[in-house]
Amino acid sequence: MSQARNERTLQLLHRVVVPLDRLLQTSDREVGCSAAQLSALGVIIYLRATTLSALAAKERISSATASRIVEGLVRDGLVERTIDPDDRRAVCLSATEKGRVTVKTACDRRAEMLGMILDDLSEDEWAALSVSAKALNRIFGYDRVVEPAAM
Amino acid sequence: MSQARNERTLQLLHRVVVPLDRLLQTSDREVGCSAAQLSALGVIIYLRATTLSALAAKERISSATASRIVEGLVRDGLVERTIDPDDRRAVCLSATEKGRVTVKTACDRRAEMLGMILDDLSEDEWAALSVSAKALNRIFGYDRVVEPAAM
DNA sequence: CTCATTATATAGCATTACTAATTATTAGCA
DNA sequence: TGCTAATAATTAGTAATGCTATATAATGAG
Repeated sequence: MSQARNERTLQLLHRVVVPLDRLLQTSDREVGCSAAQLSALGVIIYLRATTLSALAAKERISSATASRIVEGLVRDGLVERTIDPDDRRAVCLSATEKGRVTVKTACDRRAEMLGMILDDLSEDEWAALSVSAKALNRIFGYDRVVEPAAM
Repeated sequence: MSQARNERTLQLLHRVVVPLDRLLQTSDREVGCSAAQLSALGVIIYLRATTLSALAAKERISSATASRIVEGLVRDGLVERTIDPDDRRAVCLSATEKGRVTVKTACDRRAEMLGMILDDLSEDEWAALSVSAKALNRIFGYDRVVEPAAM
């Protein structure tokens, strides 16, 4: 019954993903951190991804790509990469203090940027966006996350 | 008053943009068209971007990047690029029939992919997502668009 | 007619995505 | 034990996309 409505919603939704992504990439660049790096850092911090495989799985990227993104994060001092003593094939990933600060800064900047773009939303639209954002966070496993503000 | 609620919504929203983008990139790859190409093609078709400058502006990318994306679209036979006789510096961009079919296919595949991921949304969440998607389309200028289904 | 502006294209750089191949380590099993 | 398969990560090679800076060509202003 509401199948057709949902179909239309999906068509409307997918169309705004790329513009949103580009907007956030611009924001991230100002913070000196790419969108991919920031996302990975977020997964390491909020989703407790401690190994490269876990990061790759949660980010839906290949382990090769994950490896290179982590390489950049380590180079920039945002992540520490140590060998797991229990399984010397694996690495232990953990965010540095600088990494945590960077994520916090980048998230705030992203929110600010989004806020500017979404300035003329109505009350109803904000309410709908709140429900939608929560649902999407649940879908992507971000529903059990410590908030950035509470870091 | 609802400032704090909006702030939290923004934090939740920005976090799902990258995962959504990656999901759609996977979908697009199956259709043989990158997300950037598909987005550009959509802007050419739906937002009537007829020049490179217009495309770059609407996509919020540099004209250099727009030029290269169009180069790929032309190479793949999805877009025709001709010189504007009235201003021989400018190009006229128009989608080919193949381009229109590709966009249609890719959009359907994207919607399908999104639909799978969003399978367990509640009725209320679908309703909220519908309102949100419409609002975001308006924000990004997609509110006066002929629907893909009506192409 | 000259000079600044505009529209695109090109070159060079970094990042990010992929697959395939490599290295190192661990685990299974005879 | 000792060989082999599986697993974790990295490296190499390719392609696309983003940028800035620069070049080329055409237009417009004076």
